[in-house]
Amino acid sequence: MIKITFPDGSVREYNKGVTAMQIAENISPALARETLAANINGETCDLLRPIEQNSTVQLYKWDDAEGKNTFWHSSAHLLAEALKILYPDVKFGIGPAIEIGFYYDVDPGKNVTIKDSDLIAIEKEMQKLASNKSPIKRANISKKDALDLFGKQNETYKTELISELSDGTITIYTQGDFTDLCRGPHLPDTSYIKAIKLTAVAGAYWRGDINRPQLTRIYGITFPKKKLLDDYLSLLEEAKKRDHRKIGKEMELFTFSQNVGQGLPLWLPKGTQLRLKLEEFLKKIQLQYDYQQVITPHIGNKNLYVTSGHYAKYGKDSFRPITTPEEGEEFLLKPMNCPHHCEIYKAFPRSYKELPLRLAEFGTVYRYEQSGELHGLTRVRGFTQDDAHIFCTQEQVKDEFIKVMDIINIIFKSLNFNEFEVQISLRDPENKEKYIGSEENWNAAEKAIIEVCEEKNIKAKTVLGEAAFYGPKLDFMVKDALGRRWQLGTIQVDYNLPERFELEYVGADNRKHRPVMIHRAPFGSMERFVAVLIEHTAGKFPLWLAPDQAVMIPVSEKFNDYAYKIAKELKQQDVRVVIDDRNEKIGRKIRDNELKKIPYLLIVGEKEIETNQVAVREQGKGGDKGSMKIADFAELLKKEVKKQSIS
RNA sequence: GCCUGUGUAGCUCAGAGGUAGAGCACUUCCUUGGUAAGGAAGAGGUCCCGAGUUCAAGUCUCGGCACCGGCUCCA
Repeated sequence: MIKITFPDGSVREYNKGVTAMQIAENISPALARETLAANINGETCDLLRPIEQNSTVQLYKWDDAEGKNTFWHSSAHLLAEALKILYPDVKFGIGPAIEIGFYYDVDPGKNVTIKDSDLIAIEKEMQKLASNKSPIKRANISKKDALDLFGKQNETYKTELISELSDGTITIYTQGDFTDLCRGPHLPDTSYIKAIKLTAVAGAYWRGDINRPQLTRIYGITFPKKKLLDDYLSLLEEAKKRDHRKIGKEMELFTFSQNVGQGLPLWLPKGTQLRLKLEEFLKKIQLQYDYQQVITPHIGNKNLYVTSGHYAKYGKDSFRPITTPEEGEEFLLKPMNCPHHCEIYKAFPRSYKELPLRLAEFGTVYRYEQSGELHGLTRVRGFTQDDAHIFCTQEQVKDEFIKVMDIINIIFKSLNFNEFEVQISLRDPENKEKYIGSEENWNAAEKAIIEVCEEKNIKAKTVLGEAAFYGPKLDFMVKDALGRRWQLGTIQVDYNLPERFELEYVGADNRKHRPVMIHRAPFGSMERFVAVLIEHTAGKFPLWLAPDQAVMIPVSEKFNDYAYKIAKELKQQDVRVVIDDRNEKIGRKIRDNELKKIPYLLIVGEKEIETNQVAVREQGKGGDKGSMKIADFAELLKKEVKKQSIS
């Protein structure tokens, strides 16, 4: 007999060799039906793995991440099994579970392509195979046998993977006639998979390497119940309605034009209104934190970027230099603001008494992003960073860093961005040649960031290889409607550009010292921030940001004049109001999504004219605030705005 | 840049080698006082661009551009 300890601390005895499946059955048949995988002594395992000694066991169901992960991993195998039947020459890459669903990378064979339209047939085959209830069996196998097995099937991608594994650690899983190299764990059999949806095909480079063959990646998602799939699909539909590209068009916030160029957004009046409000908001905060605004030109001499190192790093893949009538003279559209700000620093001899020197600019920059990377407002070729560079002494770094984090906190809080992730982006230790600057500088910078995060008790994920080429970063990531992560705020500690630009200050010791530079952008870029803001609010902006704060509806034509008179008064009181005077179509325009996103609805009719008032409703909240004087309404808005925008 | 897919009215989309379609929106008229009301009439198109095949191309072929979903990239 062996002792099995459960997460709640209870202990039960079982025969040696018992499986997690049997344990679940022993507890309750209902539990056994729902259990998908198990944690045995800290390792996630198949339910059918025999347990030979005293162990701690936790059972995973659909609601556990590990349960879903196992479920989707087995689904990827099911997809592979189906592909093998439908495309006999198929070769397999890898097929993992992902955050939502799974994919499999495959090489469908010479002159064969798998298209969107083929997915339904593959789904059907998967359905059929799932209902076969094939057991999914695990086996240990020697490296030699594994190479033989997959070599015989000409699975060149698999043999490449195997050759990198060490002997004795290799396991394979078999279901029906299909065997795959895999660490597991997996479901006991295929019948658990009840609802299947293949969502997309895409190209993906083998092992993420652009120089290697491009495989076909098939994405899918599966569920243990049909209803869960339906729920998921309707959730997706809802998410699509929040797409900032769709709302941006509906609300007339921004647009693109082929004539202007790919990835170059045109801000429409209402979008500009919104953006300017955000900029004012940040400027106000920055004023409190002793920032100084500066303005620099949109181009800079090529030499500026040779000095900064940007030219060597990105010159080839940028917008081409601008030439002038002067022989050999070249300018670049500015891809970042730091070099310009370095030159401002250098304009005068600096004393330690001036530090920290905080230079801020809403700086518009241009980067030639690959065409396939462009995405609405989140990834564009011309955008405005809410940039600032802080020049300070080594001793001030931590303090300044914390102050920047405070600013980001204020912003995220004011806008209800509660679900963000913090990421420490460091060098890739394998590829140090990708970065400029000395080992000591990098170590100092990385240490500073890590220490601040520890001190401020911030749960940050450390990611290697995500640093900027001149320094490590602390990035604030937020998800969009479809769960894609976007970097918004960023703070970067930089010891390198000050060196390249030979920045100096005179210390209290009357000697020259090198300042440290902190790059920071709390919004990241106005474009991306507005995009994510749109998706978070679904276009229902807080009152202080809303391009239109109130829509006024005269109930019939004879009240139009009154409405316009009142609107004029309201505008004088800084209330952004639009009039919908198509009286006879009253209920019609109100239905428009665009109008529904305006926070307040004002109605004027006979009663209001008599009393010189407006009837006020709060949209979406069903709140009828009754009639009030115009001045009172303006006052109410002002109070609300103040409440919402803190600072 | 690479791999699917898409491009038709302001919007959402159907259609298809021989006269260009629907719903919503828009204009006019009738009906209608308060968070998606009904009726009648009307206006609105370079079917993304270019070339080719054809008696005939919006439809087929090729090339380009843009957009979508991914990959790679992201100072």
